[in-house]
Amino acid sequence: MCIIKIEMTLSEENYLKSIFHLEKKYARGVSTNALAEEMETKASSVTDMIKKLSEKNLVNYKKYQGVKLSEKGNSIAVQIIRKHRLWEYFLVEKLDFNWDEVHDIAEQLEHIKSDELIAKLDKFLDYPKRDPHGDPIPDAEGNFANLEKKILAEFNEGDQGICVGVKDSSAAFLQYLDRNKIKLGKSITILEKEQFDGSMILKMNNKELTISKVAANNIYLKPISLE
Amino acid sequence: MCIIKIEMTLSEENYLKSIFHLEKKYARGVSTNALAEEMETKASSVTDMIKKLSEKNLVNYKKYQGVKLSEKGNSIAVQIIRKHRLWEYFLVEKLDFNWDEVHDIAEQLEHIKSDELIAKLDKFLDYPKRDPHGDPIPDAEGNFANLEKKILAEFNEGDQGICVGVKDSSAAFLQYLDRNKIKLGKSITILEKEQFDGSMILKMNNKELTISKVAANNIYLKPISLE
DNA sequence: ACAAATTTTTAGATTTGTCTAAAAATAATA
DNA sequence: TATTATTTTTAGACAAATCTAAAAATTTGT
Repeated sequence: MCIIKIEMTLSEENYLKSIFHLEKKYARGVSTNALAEEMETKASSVTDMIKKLSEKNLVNYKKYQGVKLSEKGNSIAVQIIRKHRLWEYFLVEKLDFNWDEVHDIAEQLEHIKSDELIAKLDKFLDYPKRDPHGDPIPDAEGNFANLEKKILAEFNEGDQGICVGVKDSSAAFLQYLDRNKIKLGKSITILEKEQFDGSMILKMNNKELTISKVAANNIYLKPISLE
Repeated sequence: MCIIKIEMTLSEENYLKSIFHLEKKYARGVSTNALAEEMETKASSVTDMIKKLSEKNLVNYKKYQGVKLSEKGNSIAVQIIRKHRLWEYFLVEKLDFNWDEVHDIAEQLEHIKSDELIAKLDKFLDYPKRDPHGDPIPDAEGNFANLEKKILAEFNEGDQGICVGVKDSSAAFLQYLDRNKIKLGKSITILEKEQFDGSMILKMNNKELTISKVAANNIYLKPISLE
């Protein structure tokens, strides 16, 4: 357990967060170019920053081999993600923002430094487990609740589930979901699955709704066993 | 009315805010040294920054003559103060912080950039008029409500008033007030005023309480006319 | 009003995070 | 495997915000 507080600049925090997210895709090390693209900067800048993070022992780095977060770096990244998602929840549930509007503001709020603030915010919000896009909010110790979810496109005809999250959090997709009245918590039954293009006919709110494979690939459901 | 958004760095915003506060004390121009002390930096750094702000037309500056905020600079400073005080109110009223704990966190939150956020926060808090220290919160147009208040030390025996604010917002003083149960909204009657040292005997909560002149010089009351 | 003290500004250096351009290492391909 | 293409790193430069030390302007005191 790490009690020592490390001084982190805004830029360092953003790098750790990006590495955290990219590690899911590149488990054996995040490449300089991938990071540069994610951070919208140049590869040379990434190399510089990685060296700095490496000297602070926040990442493991060998030249030309990509980076991985160290244990310390991982736990800092998780705390930033915790802050981001708690603030998103606050913005939607308390301030009445739409779920497609909160990302940029949370991106700023996640860098506010105060453990007490986050502890009290968490309590005020009554310890939410998921952010407005269905992503899990890690607890103060950095543990993610293990929330069962499966991509809608992988369900079969007759299956049923509850909408618990989205994979794509872009404003365009979230607004598409709004227009089609798809919200977290909604119960969905798969009526038909078109083999030709992967589109699906769903039952939701006692109405039928057709969605494309692209959309179905970006919605998470928690399966309901029908017995 | 200024609609154009100006890109402001964190440092620039802090300078504008400090100049705003010092202008009350130095109405004919804030000196480089005074600003350096307030900002905890060196005079030479202040000169550099003032030049930058001057080029952006946020302050009026002539060499060796001190600075004043321009209209534009003033309105930006007021918006930062609005944000600071709204966040302080949020921290105390919603997150349950004490009034001596909120300054540093609000100092960070005041720099979050989003007009929509502040509008929604203001609404969520139900448009508060004063922050937890009794200081007025300017509205979205930058207008301060004209709230009547007088320093407690200037009251006379027999006068009565309601505690509406403090001049010194240091944690030490605020905790002293907490220990003596002095809170905003409390009704206070001046029983005796000691000529020798300026200390006062007050009636509050139907109890008597003696406070020093130093303390009385840092408490604001709204006078109640007794008819 | 003139010398001394103070304040303010300039000049040059430093740190952080970024950039471009070129060199070095690695990966891909014929 | 030799050559080409790609990726990554180095080297050197730049802007922002700060600093120290020294010069310039202003204010003060007699």
